[in-house]
Amino acid sequence: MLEGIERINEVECEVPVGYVPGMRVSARFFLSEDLEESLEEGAVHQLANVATLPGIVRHALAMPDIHSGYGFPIGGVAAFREETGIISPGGVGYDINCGVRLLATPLRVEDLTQMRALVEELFRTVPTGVGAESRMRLSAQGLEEMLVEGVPWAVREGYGIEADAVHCEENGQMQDADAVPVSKRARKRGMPQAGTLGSGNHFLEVQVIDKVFDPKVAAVYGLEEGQVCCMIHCGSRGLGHQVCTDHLRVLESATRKYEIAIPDRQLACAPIHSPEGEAYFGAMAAAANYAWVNRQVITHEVRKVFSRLFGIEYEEMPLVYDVAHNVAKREEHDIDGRRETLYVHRKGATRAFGPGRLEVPADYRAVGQPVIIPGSMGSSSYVLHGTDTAMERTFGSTCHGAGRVMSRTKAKKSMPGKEVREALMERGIYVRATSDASIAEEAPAAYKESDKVVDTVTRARLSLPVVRLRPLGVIKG
DNA sequence: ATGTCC
Repeated sequence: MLEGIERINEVECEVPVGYVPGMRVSARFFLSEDLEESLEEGAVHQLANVATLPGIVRHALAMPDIHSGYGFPIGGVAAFREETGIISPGGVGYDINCGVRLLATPLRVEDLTQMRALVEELFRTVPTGVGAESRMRLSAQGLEEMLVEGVPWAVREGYGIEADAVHCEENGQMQDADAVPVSKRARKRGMPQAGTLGSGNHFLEVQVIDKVFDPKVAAVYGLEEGQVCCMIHCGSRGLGHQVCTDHLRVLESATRKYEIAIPDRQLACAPIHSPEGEAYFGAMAAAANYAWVNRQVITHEVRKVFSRLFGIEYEEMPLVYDVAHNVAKREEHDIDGRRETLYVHRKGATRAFGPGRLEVPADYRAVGQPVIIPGSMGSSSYVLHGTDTAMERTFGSTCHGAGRVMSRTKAKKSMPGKEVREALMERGIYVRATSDASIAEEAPAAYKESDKVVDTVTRARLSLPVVRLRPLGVIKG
């Protein structure tokens, strides 16, 4: 383990107060010993920096997929008291409400006899890649409504069914969303992009459930071995990026105005109920709604493709659940026996609320919320369920995915995309991307093994495995 | 992640 950091147990480490000057609390991260070699000192330093921020509760936390990000580490979780705390774009990330959803199908793996045709049809239907534009015609008024209302708006407009909204975190509708602080430029970028996949690690995958860890919970989620599912991983595209850029600039001066001492200018922040803090929070919530609608519109198109190719009904592809990876939320948590309102930043981390919480949809409430962990290209994804331990230890949070260990540039240099694509083909995985270069950037070797990340959160009981999904066909930007 | 530099 890095110097100055103490291993508490086989899955958890502590960064003591004093590791960097000004820490108000210690930092803790979850990491098994076999992942230690992938730990970046810079990411730990960033985590310790987060512990210096005003109003932070308990610890600055990180999940086993921790790596360096803008200001806060990716894989980080930090909760702040409403009265004394701050809100920070660095704690959310540029891709506001990057997230992932899982659609069930009534198909069995043996029904997929023409994988190539299915993937090509999905690739033709879902706009993919940097700058991809939607066929959807959205008015300025429509965008405004979407930003405020989220998934229920999309359902009203015919892009889904009512059950879809219920199976999204926050019902696909952040209550604090405010379109006013979403700039004209952000809206202009967002207007043509609703219902587009984007690029990088974003994907649309056809998968099969190849392992069931917990049959009882799997049945509650409507999942069983051999079942074909569809996973969608994307975010708020140019609109969320622009919201982050716009408000970072405002919050950089707000940090000085409110005399908040920060060890890194990338931790720009403002008091939660300052005008600047509320403007960012409202705009961030609106961008989160945009991302949920983005995944909803893609879902609509995917259902239509499956209907055409397999003759199944729209309602036969229920949304299992939709989770956010990059968002800050107002939540109630029990702190030292008292119910407190906290602003929980999750950046590359997933909410993992346990059994009984009212935020978990009624049909899943007894077993906790589904946690969807996408694998890197060609590797398995997982569904886990939230736990009481997560509520007690991590403000109801767990990991978000595999975590990059090689830069895009390095990945492109070390392996040709064509070879990566052919190697996946030999393993029975058909990949369709805008270019072979984008396949190289996302090669399995560029990522931490998601199995080990899931193993750490399982041993720490921050979430527990329900099913594993193996990719069959992949669409990438 | 991102009209991968307004």
